[in-house]
Amino acid sequence: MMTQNAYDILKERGFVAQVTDEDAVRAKFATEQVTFYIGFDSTADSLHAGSLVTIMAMMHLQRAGHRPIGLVGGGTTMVGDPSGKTELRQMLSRETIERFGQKIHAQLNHYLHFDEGRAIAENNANWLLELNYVTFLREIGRHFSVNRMLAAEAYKQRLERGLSFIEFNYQLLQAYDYLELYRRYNCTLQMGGDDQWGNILAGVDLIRRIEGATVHAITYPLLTTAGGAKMGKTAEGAVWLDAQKLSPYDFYQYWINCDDRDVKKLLKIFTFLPLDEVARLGSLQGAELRHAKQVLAFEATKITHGQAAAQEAEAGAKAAFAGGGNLDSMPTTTLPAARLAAGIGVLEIFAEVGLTQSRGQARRMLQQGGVYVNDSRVTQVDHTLSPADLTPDGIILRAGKKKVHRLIFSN
RNA sequence: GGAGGGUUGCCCGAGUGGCUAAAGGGGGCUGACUGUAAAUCAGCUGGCUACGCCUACGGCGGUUCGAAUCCGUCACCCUCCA
Repeated sequence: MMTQNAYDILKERGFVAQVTDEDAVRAKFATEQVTFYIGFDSTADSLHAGSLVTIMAMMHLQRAGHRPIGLVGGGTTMVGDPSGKTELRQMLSRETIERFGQKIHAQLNHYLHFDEGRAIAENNANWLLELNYVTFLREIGRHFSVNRMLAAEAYKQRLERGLSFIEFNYQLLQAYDYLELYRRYNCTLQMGGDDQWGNILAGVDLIRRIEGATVHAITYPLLTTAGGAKMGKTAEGAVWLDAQKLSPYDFYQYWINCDDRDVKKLLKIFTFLPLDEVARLGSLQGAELRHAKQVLAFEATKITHGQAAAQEAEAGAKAAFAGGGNLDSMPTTTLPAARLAAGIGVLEIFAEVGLTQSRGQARRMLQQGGVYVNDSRVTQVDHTLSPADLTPDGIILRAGKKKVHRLIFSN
């Protein structure tokens, strides 16, 4: 079987926004094992769906035999990247950054094989935190043109609203990272989101000036939904990859609720399905597309949370929306039977299990007709659940059309 | 260091002594229509032991019967000057 060039895999699947030199990159992948790096900010204790694009790209390249470096930004996060941002990010303490970094490395371990030197975990705190300022300025800083930096699109907003010197230095640090990884591991490719293009190129230039070597860069497009919102964000917050922060059930729901117009793009990027299969699924029309979304949600959940969790999330979704399926997979709360005997206020229980954020919200929703118990609409604010509501499957609560929760009762 | 401007609800943004839980927009939620989609239309969008109470307009303190609105002070941000 012919092995496809790794670059073409990325390109076909929609991972490439910009690249330094397409032919050179393709040739490199064809002739050698390429060591490449992607940096992750340590700004939270989990990665989210946005970082998943990057991770998928890394997985593709590792499968093709190349060597990824998962670089955690323990040093750069101390500074904060202003690229494409409107405001200074909140400063995090060194301890917090350190803790986040460990979590992120642990998460990457989920997706990449670090055994037998097939991947490298690094943290730029290892070299950035001990830098000597004046030495750094003389050796690295002199290669940077402030004129050119100021002209960069990434800073445009910040030049209008204010940009502090600390953030202005970010690009130098990221460029230095690339140099350092080039020296330590012969890393010759950096990938990142398209907003990182300027920072990445700064590194490419730096290596050319100092080492006289040509290294490369690929950026992936910043995904937005067809509706124009950033991918990986919901009103409730980020779509976390950590099951503790976002359950596999909700993770699955995120994907299945995507816009019709995005299905094909998402299948290419967030699953490993062969492209002809993607094409087939993506060409489905109307309600048929739901099948494609099920595949998308299942595959994406499988990659992040594993086969078992994906099956469970799918079964739960079927139970909640299609009838049948497995009720045990629905979000469930167990309560003592005595409480049911005493009567449970419907507003109270909705808020308690998290279907609504407060009783006030539950009340509003009920008044608007969005509160259901066992699939029948509740219209009385003072309605209480009693043993009469108990079915063999417990009691099914539903808030609006999409959120369900099951109550079961013990002795 | 000097002068001026600013900090309002999830976000943007009105409001400059009581009628303000705070206009308008965005976002979100619910309902109708549907396919757990989009678009459209309608309603809702601080909390609670709910015809009342509590919390809220950067922090703290003050003036006043009464303040998001006035005064003082602290913090942060922006603009111009150095």
